Amino acid sequence: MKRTTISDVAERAGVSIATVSGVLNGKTGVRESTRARVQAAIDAMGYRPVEAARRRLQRPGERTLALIVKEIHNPYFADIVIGAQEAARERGFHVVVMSSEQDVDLERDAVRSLAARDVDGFIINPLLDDGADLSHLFALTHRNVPFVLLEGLRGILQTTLVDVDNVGAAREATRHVIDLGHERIAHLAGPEYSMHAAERLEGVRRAFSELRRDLPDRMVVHAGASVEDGYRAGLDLFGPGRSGLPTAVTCYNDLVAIGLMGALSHRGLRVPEDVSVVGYDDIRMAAYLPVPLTTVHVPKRDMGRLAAELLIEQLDSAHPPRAERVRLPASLVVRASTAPPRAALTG
Amino acid sequence: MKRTTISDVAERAGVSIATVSGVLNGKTGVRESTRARVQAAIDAMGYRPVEAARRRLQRPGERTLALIVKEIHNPYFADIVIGAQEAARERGFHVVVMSSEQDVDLERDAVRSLAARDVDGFIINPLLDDGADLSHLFALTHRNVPFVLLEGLRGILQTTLVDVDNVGAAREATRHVIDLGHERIAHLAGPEYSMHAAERLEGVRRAFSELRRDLPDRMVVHAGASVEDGYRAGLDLFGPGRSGLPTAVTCYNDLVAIGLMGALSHRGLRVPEDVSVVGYDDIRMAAYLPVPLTTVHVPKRDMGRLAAELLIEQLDSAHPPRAERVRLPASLVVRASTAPPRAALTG
DNA sequence: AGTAAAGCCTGAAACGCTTCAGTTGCCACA
DNA sequence: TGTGGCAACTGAAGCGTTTCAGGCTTTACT
Repeated sequence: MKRTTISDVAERAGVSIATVSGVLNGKTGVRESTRARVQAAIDAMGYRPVEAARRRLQRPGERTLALIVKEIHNPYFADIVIGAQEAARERGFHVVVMSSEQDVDLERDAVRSLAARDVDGFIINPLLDDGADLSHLFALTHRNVPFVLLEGLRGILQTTLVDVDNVGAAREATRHVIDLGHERIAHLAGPEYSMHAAERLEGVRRAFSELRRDLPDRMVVHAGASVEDGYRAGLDLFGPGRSGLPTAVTCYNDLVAIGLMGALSHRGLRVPEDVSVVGYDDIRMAAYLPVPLTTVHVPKRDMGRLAAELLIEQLDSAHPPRAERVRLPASLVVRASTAPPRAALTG
Repeated sequence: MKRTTISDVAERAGVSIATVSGVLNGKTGVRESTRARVQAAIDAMGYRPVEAARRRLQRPGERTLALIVKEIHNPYFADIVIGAQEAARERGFHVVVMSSEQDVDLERDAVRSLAARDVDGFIINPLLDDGADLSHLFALTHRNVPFVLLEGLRGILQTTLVDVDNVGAAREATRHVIDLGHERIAHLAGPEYSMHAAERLEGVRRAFSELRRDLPDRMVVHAGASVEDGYRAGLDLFGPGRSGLPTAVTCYNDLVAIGLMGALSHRGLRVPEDVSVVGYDDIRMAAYLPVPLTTVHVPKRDMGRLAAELLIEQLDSAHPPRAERVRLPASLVVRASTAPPRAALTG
C-alpha cells in the first residue's frame, strides 16, 4: 500500500493538486464548498502531507540544533539544555535533545537519524569509551555538518570543544578537604570510560601528589554517575566492619554525592560532623539540600549558551571550522557539607 | 548567495550529478581519482546535501517520535523519556525531546517546528494555561499527525491521554498523614494553571471533606514545581513568628518536597519528628535521600512506554484515533519522612 | 587485431509538494 | 449585447536529490 499523496486526494476530490495545496495551506481563493470537499477527502483518506517535500525543497525553513546528552536524568545536562535553548532561540533556532543513555550505539543512531532529518548542527557530549569509535562524528565532518563537543580530547577531532578545567577544579576540591585537615579521603570516581571522570580523578591525584601524599587504591572507587550509584558505593564504603573509614569523600558529581549522603545517613553517620562530602557540577538543588553541598560550580548554562553560539557562528560563516577549545571557569563553592574532621577538632 | 547544490559540485568537479551522488553515498563503481576530485570539490565548496531532498522523497527513512515536556529539569520527565525511548527503539523509532519550559509559545513553536521536520507523532505534556489556546494541537489533528497527551482533560481533544488518577492518589497521600494523627496539614500546590496541580489539590481537598474536616486557605500555598520553589515556600511557611505551624506537608511533587526539607532543616526542624513530608512522583532519588521520602509512586517509565506504544499503534493502523484515556495505577509508598505528630506521640 | 566483458559515467525520470502565470466562467455594468 | 473585472481553479515548472537503463572506455582474452 503506497502512501497517499496529494494527487490521490486531488483525484478523489475532483480538483487539481494546486487546489488541495491551497486548502492545506489556508490560502484564500478557494470556494467554501470546494474547501469542504477537499477536506473531506483528506480526512477520509487519512492524508498527511510529506513535510520533506515542502520544507527546504521550497522554503528556507526553520533551523534547528540537536543536543545529544549522556543521561537525561542528570540535571547537569538540563542546565546545558536551558542555556543552549536560550542562545538558540535568540538567534531563531530550535533545539532538540536526544539522550544516548551511556550507550554508544544509541549515540551513533541519534547522530545518524538527526543528520538525516536536516538538523543544522550538533552539540554533543560524546561517549568516549574504550575503542572510541568516532566514525559517526567523522561522518558529520565529511558531510560538512558542524558540531561542538562538550567533553573530549582536543585534537582527536578537528572541532570546537566547550568545557571546564576539570583537572584543576577537582584538584581544588580535594585540596579543600586536605586543607581542612582530613587525612583519609576517598574519591567516588565516575564511569570508567568517561573523560570527565578521568580528568577529575587526575585532579584528585594531583592534589595528593603535589603534597607528596599518597592516595591508596582502596580510596578510589568507580561508582558511576547516578544517585543510586552514590548510594550503593557509600553503603559499601562505610559498610559494617570496615576500618580506617574516610572522613571526607569527594564525588564525581552532585548526584553521586546526594546518594552518598543518603547512605551515610542510613549508616548513622552525619555530614559534615562525621564525614565531609564534596560534589561536582553544582546542580540547582545542591544549595537547597538539608545539608547544603560543597561542590564545584560548573557554569552549565553558560556552557550551553556558548556551545550554541559557537555552533551557530560556524553555521553562518564560511566553512573553516576552527578546532578551538574553550574553557569556562569552574571553581569550588564551599557550603555546609564540609568541615574539619572530628579528630582535628577534638585533637 | 544561493546554497550550493549537488550540480554546483558536479560542475566544479567536471562530472555528472549522478556521479557526485555516488561519491556521497559510497557507491562502488567510481574510480578513485574521480572520487578524490569530487570530494575535493565538495570540501572546497563546503557542500552539504539537503537531506530533505533524499529522505522521504526517495527512501522510507527512519521514523521518529517527538516528546514535549514541561521542564527539562524534572526527573519525572526523564523517566518518561527513558520509557518512551525504550518502547520506541524496540519498534525501530527514535525519540527526540523538546522542553517548553512552562512557556506556551515555546510549546507551540516546538510542535510547529517538529511537525515541519516530518516527525511521525507526538507525545506531549501540554501546558494548560488560562486561555488554553490549543490551536497548535488542532493543527496536528487537522493534518493527521497523531499525538498522545500526558496531561489534560478528556474530551477537550479527540485523542489519547495517558496519566494516573491524580485526585485519588493525592487523596490517599493526604489520608495517610491524617490517619497518622496530624491535624495541621499544609499543601504546597503546584503551578497555577497546571492540570496536575489542580487534580492533586482536588485530591487533598477531597480527603478533608470526606472526613468533614476543614482545609484552611492559608494551608494551601501555590509554590511551583522546582526544588527552589519548595525551599522558598518552606522558608516562608515555617518562618519566624509564625504560629499554628503545620505538622505535616503534602507537596505537589518530590522536587518541591526536597526543597521543603531543605528549608525545614535550615529552620532547625526535623523530618519526620517535627514535620512530616509527603512528595509526589517518586523520582529515583526519593528512596536514597537522608530521610527517604514518603511519596506517591507514579509509573513514569511505564507511562512513557505506553504513550509511545499507543502512538505507534495509531501510526501503523488506519486513521481512526480513538480518544481513550488510559489511567495507570499510582499509589502511596510510605518511607521515613512521615510519622505521627509529636503531639500525638507525647499526648 | 578483434571482441566480449567490466568498469565507469551520464541523462533523464521520479519523489511529493508549492507556486505562479494563465484559463475559465460568472456577474455587473454600460 | 458587449465588455471588463474578479473569483476560482488548473497546468506545468521547479525544488535537490536518487536511481537506473544505457553508453562509452578500457581491459582481458582469443
